[in-house]
Amino acid sequence: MTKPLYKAVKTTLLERIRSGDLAFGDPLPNDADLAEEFGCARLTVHRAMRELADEGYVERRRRAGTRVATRASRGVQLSIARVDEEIFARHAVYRYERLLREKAAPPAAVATAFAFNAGQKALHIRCRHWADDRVFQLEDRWINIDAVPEAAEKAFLHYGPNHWLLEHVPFSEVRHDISAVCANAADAAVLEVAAGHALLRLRRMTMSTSGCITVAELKHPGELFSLCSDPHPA
Amino acid sequence: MTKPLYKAVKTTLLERIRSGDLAFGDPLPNDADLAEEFGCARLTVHRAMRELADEGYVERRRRAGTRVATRASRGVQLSIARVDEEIFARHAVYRYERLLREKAAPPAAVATAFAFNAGQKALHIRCRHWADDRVFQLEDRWINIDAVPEAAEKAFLHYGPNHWLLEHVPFSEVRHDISAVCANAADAAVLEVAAGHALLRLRRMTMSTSGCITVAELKHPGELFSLCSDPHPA
DNA sequence: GAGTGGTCTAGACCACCCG
DNA sequence: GGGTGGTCTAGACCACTCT
Repeated sequence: MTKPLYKAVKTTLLERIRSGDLAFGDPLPNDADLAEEFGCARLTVHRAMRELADEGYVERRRRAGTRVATRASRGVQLSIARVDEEIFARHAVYRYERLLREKAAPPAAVATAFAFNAGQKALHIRCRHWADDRVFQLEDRWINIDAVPEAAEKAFLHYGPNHWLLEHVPFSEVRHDISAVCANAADAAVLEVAAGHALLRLRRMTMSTSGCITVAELKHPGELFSLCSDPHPA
Repeated sequence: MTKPLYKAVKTTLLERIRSGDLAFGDPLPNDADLAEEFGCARLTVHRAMRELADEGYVERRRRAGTRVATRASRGVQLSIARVDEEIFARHAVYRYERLLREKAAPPAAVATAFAFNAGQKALHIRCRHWADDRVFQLEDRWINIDAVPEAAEKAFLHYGPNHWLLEHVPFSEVRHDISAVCANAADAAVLEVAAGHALLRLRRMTMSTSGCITVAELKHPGELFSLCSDPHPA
């Protein structure tokens, strides 16, 4: 249970940075000198430094050395759980309800993402995810059945397309877009909120090596859902 | 410009996973065998594998070996730029306007975060960030002047507290909370939108080794701002 | 040109944990 | 017990870039 040496080095350096002992832009000693100071191999220092650089604490450049980063705001890591797990974690009862299943020509934005020809059809699913007696999420999804032909046979009557896709589509790239929108009349009715109500909208585009697999628009009543950042790893 | 060997190994393995050649839960050969297959040192394979594990593609356990991860949805990496840079990137003119500066007892939630005694005062700043002639962001910030006494002398009349804090407070932990809210009458007036308008709200809490430094609530008109995920590193 | 970080090797030992 | 991943070393060479 002893701490790995590279982590100890990393922690020591991080403390020097966090304490203000080293200010923004200050140079750190080079890897070789630090290795001597800590009495370890250069690679051990290197690994600590690489992780600090990955996490945005320092900037490294050949020849120029390592400096404390000028604190450009680093990214935020959000964890987005599966909707049923999210609801379960709130000790609420999860229920899935399919509203629509059709094969249709997708709207222009989706057709472009799928690189579709005019009139080419995709699988369109609309469904609701309930937490107890509130609509927690409205899902509007298009699936590229040219890329995932097996999906065309699925009814998605008792479970959402997300479950199935996660288990059957190989690993892929996912892009998100998060924004706040006012509920239009149709969304308000389905989400059982007042028209104009603030919704948190996630748009998710899932890519595979063979192109865009699926596009989903997920809407939550604003007061029911928020995204929290993960604590940064030590 | 030749690709590092460990990256080539990583890419090769990732292709085997993405292509579906290896399905979820399937085992990969052990590091030593892969090293032989690729004709490289075990550490080189190890580094490729470690990065794949960090990115959520595989799960590694001692003795049990390495398996393709069962695709629990990985986290999302968002980059949140400084508001002036965000506006500049849109080719709009940035303008800062301070609305309020006072020393006052913060609301209960903030006082708790600051570990304040009853009646203890903090610096309170409200300001607007304009993009051309639209209010892009309303910032409502509390600064713990016990933790950052230098801040107490600043007027923040011509630039926002965020700039100054980024450059003067040592590296720290940041927590975010993102949600959608309806504009109340006061916010609507200041943001120059209709009451009830959907706002994207970011709450940011910045921690230091000495505790919570500052708490900020940032509100954007929903249609002006959205958060996009960074593409995952190759 | 020279000093820095980046990568790679061959070998070693350890910690963990499945069978 | 034994096989796996995790770490560490000493040494080497390379790529980049500042001066």
